[in-house]
Amino acid sequence: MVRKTKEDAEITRRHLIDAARRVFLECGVSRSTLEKVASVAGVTRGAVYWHFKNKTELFFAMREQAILPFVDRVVFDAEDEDPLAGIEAALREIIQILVDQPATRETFEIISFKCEYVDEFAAMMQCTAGQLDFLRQLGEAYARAGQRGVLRAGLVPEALAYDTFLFAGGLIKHWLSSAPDEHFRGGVDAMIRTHVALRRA
Amino acid sequence: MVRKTKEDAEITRRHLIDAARRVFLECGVSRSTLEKVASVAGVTRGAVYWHFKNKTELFFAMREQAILPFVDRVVFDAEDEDPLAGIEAALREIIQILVDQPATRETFEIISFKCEYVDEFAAMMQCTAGQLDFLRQLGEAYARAGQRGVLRAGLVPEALAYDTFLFAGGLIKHWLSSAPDEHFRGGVDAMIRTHVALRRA
DNA sequence: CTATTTACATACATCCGCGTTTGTATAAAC
DNA sequence: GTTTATACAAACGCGGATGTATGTAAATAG
Repeated sequence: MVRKTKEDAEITRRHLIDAARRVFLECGVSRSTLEKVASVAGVTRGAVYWHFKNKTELFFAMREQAILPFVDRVVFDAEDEDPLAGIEAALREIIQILVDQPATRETFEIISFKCEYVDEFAAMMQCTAGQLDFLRQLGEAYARAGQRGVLRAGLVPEALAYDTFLFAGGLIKHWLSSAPDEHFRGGVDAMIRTHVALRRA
Repeated sequence: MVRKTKEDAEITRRHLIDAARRVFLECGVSRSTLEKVASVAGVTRGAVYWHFKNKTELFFAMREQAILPFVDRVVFDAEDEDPLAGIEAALREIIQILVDQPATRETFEIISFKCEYVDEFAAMMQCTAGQLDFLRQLGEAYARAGQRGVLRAGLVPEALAYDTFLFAGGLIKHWLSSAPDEHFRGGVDAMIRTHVALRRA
């Protein structure tokens, strides 16, 4: 019994991506072998090469799935009467995604720490469209905050946006690299509050 | 003529570390072969294995050299009458080190983007003693700023320190990944000023 | 019901990088 | 002036990962 139905094949494909995530996380992308991925998925390398051209394509297939939750869940409401609260909520939501979506969290950990940005992966170093969009939305939210008068005087929305952007990136990175029971994770909420409070009038 | 004098050997060792940095930066640590490193250094793999146990040891030898400039140049003056200005200066100094010490900059780029944190490299994920020290010094500087009354009211030094710590990390990372002529690099000074200004009374 | 395609498993050939070993000319020790 | 240790170069053997080629049983198309 080798040949499977179309749905079975799709399941195999997902199993392969799941297995790849596990192996990448443990061994790093470079040291991960397609043999390991296949065996974790309960198949052979033949299945891998059937569904994907090579390890690179498998990696990007895995990566794509992790981006979706963010565009869905991290949104800014332009009608919000307190844009700063919206920013604060967005920051908390980012961390929350990492909390309740282990696959996304693991993929981010791989992208952040278990992958070398050379050759085929070099392009990943630049900000993604999603990141740039997040940066832009931060700027717009800060601009609205300024108009509504909840912002401290004399602050440039763009500079604030970048500051928060870097803060968010650092937050994610340190949250990922910290142990679940570590002191850092408990303090995240307070850090987010402090960060936003600094901007309030 | 094979056997060299002790000084010659030391020169070879440095050449190897320089070559390793170049190759690591171009190929990533995993894809870097000791053959490439050796040939760039103008020697053979024999020389590499004479001076270093393996690629890992060569990597850490390279890494160690990049940490020194920071402990030397990023200092906080406890007697400073404006600790916030001291923090601002420290942040600027960090970027300045990257500007005028290409080797340090390249090593940081390798550590940030061209290296997978698994197995022997997994320990690197945690904050180094130097980083923790930087974090601590930030906290103390903010505490002094509070005592001198230059800090905004109601701010906790520790939270501020962490915010600045994440900011600095993000700043370095984005500075490294940005092109020399990119808009981002020109805006760094303003971003540092904004970041610190947010905390001023 | 037959033909063909699918979804893999299996087998094969190749190359690459690593660690080790051996060789060797010279510097340093005595 | 020997002897020994040094600082490499050159050669060896090895496993491991990759990509491809082939085999094959079942699903699907006609």
